Amino acid sequence: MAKDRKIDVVILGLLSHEDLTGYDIKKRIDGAINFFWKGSFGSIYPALNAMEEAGQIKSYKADDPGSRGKIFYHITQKGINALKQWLNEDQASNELKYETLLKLYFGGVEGADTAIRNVEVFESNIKSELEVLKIYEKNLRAEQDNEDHKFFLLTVMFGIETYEAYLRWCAKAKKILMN
Amino acid sequence: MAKDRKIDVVILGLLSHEDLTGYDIKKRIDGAINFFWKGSFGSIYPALNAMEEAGQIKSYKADDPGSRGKIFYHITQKGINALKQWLNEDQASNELKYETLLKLYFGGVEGADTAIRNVEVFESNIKSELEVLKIYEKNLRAEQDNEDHKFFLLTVMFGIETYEAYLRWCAKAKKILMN
DNA sequence: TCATAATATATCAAATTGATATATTCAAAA
DNA sequence: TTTTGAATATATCAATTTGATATATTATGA
Repeated sequence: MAKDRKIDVVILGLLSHEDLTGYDIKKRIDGAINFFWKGSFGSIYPALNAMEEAGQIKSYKADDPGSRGKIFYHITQKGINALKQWLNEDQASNELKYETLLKLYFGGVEGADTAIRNVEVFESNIKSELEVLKIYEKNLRAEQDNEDHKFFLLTVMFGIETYEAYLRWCAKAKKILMN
Repeated sequence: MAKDRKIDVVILGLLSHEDLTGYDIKKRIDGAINFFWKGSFGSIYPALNAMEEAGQIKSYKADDPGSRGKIFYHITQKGINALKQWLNEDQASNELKYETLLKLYFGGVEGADTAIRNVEVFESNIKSELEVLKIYEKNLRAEQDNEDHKFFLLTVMFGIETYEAYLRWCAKAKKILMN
């Protein structure tokens, strides 16, 4: 068997703050949590059906006119319990796949120039993503009122700390590759 | 369609250094590249068959007695070309899933104590993995003779740089969570 | 001799991705 | 006013990957 559906806890976590549609959930995932987690419609919609079947969430149709078949989901007590249980488990997987490092590891096949190019591509992407994270950070430090503000800020701080480490490494790597 | 089989380039990269069996490939993946890439038998064996079909690798049976049905794979020119082409493409995916950050992001549901516990679990795991990386680094700095030594060292340096950033963040996070 | 760990290949259900299909609503340009 | 394109919204599919399990052989050590 494959591992448990991890998308479930993402959905439960988001629904613990507000009722959302599947499309809303996708947008939330693509927003502030995008740099440490991803999710696709192909996993979200089937999970929503399975979780409603399991009684962790409850669907309802939007009744305001002109909202087509919009389906909102609300978390149940059972869902809240499942979310809390997961939060209290020590196990956490943290699966990382850096294609950039894979290219560097096998860099000997092509040589230093190609490797430098790959480091530069990575560096350029990280620089622009770091700017986005710094804007998030600024906004979070401004609105201290939000109850969950502290938790959101911590994840953004994680991103900034690691992205800055990436950039330091890029500089070192280029230096070594240029001899 | 799902994205291209990424396991292919891992296999090609490893076979560009030496002929290996599927089992050997799994051991290599579980070794020095484990902290930035993973792979399972369930993806390796089917990929080996598909790649031989595509002419990128060539299998042969070990003929020494007592080696059971051991099947070695050798990279072909076609395989080397595919590997080089991939190395020269700017696109690189770097997919990260930090369950630890997910728990922290939704930490408001349980509160600071649980969040601190989750940070501590992460911190403890990273500390022991960092020690392993430092041993790798020490070994790599000793054997300067290996042609690919520089490329291997760069990936390990990446690991050390980021893991140390993780630990700095853990300290900050615990401080913030304790108020 | 016997047990068990390591080696070795293979397959499967479940989870996930990335793409595609379909349809509606909204905003802006023609 | 119409139309065109972007955003919204749900759903499904093939391909990839994981993690587990099945099966069998060889090596090691008690």
